[in-house]
Amino acid sequence: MKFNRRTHTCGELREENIGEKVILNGWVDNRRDLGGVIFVDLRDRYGITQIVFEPHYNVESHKEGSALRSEFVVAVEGTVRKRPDNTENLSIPTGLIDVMVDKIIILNEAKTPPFPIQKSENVNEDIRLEYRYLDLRSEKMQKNLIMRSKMYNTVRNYFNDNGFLEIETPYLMKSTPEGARDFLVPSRIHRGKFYALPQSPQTYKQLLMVSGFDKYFQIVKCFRDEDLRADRQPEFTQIDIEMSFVDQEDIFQMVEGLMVKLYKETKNSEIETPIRRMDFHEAMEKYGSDKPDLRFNLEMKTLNHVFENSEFRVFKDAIESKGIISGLVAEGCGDYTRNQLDVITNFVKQLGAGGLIWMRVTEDGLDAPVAKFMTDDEKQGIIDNLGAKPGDLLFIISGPKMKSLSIMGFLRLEMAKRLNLIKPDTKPSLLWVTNFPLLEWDEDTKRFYAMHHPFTSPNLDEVDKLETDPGSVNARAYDLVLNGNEIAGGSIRIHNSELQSRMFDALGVSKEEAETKFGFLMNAFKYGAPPHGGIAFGFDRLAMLFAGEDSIRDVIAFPKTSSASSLMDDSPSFVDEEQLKELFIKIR
RNA sequence: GGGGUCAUAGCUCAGUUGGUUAGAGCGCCUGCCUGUCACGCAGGAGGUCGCGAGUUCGAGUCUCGUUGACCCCGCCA
Repeated sequence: MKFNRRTHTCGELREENIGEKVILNGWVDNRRDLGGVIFVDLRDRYGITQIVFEPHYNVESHKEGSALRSEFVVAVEGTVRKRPDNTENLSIPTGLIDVMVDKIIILNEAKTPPFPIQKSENVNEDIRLEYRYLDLRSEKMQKNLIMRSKMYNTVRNYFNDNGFLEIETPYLMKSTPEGARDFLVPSRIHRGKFYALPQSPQTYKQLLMVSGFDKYFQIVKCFRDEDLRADRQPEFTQIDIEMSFVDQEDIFQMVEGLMVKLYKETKNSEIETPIRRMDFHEAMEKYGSDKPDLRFNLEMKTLNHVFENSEFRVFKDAIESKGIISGLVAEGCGDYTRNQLDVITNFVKQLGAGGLIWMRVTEDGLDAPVAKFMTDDEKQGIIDNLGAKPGDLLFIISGPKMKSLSIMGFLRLEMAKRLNLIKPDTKPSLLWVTNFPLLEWDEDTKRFYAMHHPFTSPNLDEVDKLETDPGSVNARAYDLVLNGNEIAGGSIRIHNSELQSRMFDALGVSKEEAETKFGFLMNAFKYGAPPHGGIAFGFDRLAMLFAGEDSIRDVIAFPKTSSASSLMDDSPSFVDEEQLKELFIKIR
């Protein structure tokens, strides 16, 4: 087949090209056959150009034009002509011209697509995923992936300009016990042994610091075998960053510079720096989340001091067990019906709350089922502390501190939705959350786990409590939050093998286990490890937010479904017995 | 592991209290049509109502199970 290489793309031709002979290659987006004249929208990723088949202009091509169907791939030779008066299409950039077809070659025919390409976003996602290669032809997906590509470019340029090195790290590595479930890869050469795919290149980038590559970054795939969400895939992309001889401030400054550049180059908008910061503990108390959405206020208030001497059982228990009593005002919601309140109560109960106390604020005080258990002072205390006024609705949740705050945080988001507090034109809200707890107690296994990861440095003035009161130690760890989404997280690391040992002790990891699992890192730290720290971005989430999408699947070319399968190539799949045999694996 | 929403034509959906032959728009096919850009007009084809049981004289509709998609909780250092 003769191949006529294009002289222009389908988004390129303008009035100044009028009179030129051109060749276009592309897909038939739409065909409008008026009998005497045929219009075809020819599409490629650059745009759409209208090509015209007219018998007076060329009988032969007009005949061939009527055979065209949606998604045929063609090469068109023709002449650019100004569109006749009043037939311009101002909604597309090429809308002032036509290409009059001299010759058309069908490079490939196409079956009728299972769904219309142009409107694929209205099609059920399972069909889009089954025919992903068609879905990706849609304007939306092309736009998203083009934007994503631009973002890679911005990131690489930024770090390059700042003297960083991009260094690849292994995808086949050692399985580590902490953190997410590993994807395992069986070894053929080493019978019974397994590699793991990296949850992140964490240990490698720290070793690169030991090696003296003081500014490292990588755009890298990571793998976690955990359940999926709209913003979580089993394989995802990080912008991984690590720096030596730095403190938290240096990391913040470097990352803020990146965010400024990303906003400028992908959204053509400015953001304010320095980015606001908030202590983890404040974030939990005021917003019930370690990734608060600050596009709206709706602040929670701790009411423990109001009920110091309360006889109300629920509050008394909360205070005695060092729990929390947290309140929230839903402005103007005093007219919520009993039924609406039941729905909300059910909402918090499903999140694990023991119950929800609600109160209507009236001119006379508080109207609520539990009002009889409270003194007048307490009632006034609630109103004063929450700043409530008649017509408002109040919620109170009490119980174990972190759990109750977190549930109230979900209720805060729910009420924001109900009250429509996030307007489409709301400015993006960036926030550093700092000073995370170093450790997290797990009731099931009765031990501490690292909240970030086991290489995170404790605050230096709190190191002494590592043995006496480990739960109270905070970390030099930080997250970057955008509109209530965690988009990056990092920490200053431990660079001293002695402190690392104490950390493993606090985690209840034995000397032997630490040696087996992380010996290589601990050893490396004995040979002159510089102080270092870093951060990693969830690149897919960032792209999702920049694209204004609700799911990272819309910024990933070939994503998995929420049950971690690929509908297009039907993975995962069974493999031949021979393959298993070679790997010494037997399915139980 | 748990909770929720959904599944009817190629696509998006409607389908009453369980009742005759399951509909619409778009798409597709055929014909007509020289300025359309959601072209228009006329005609036509197209259905295992996700799958499997059950209740019933009768099930797209009710019950149970199951599969799949999506959202959330747990989980995600």
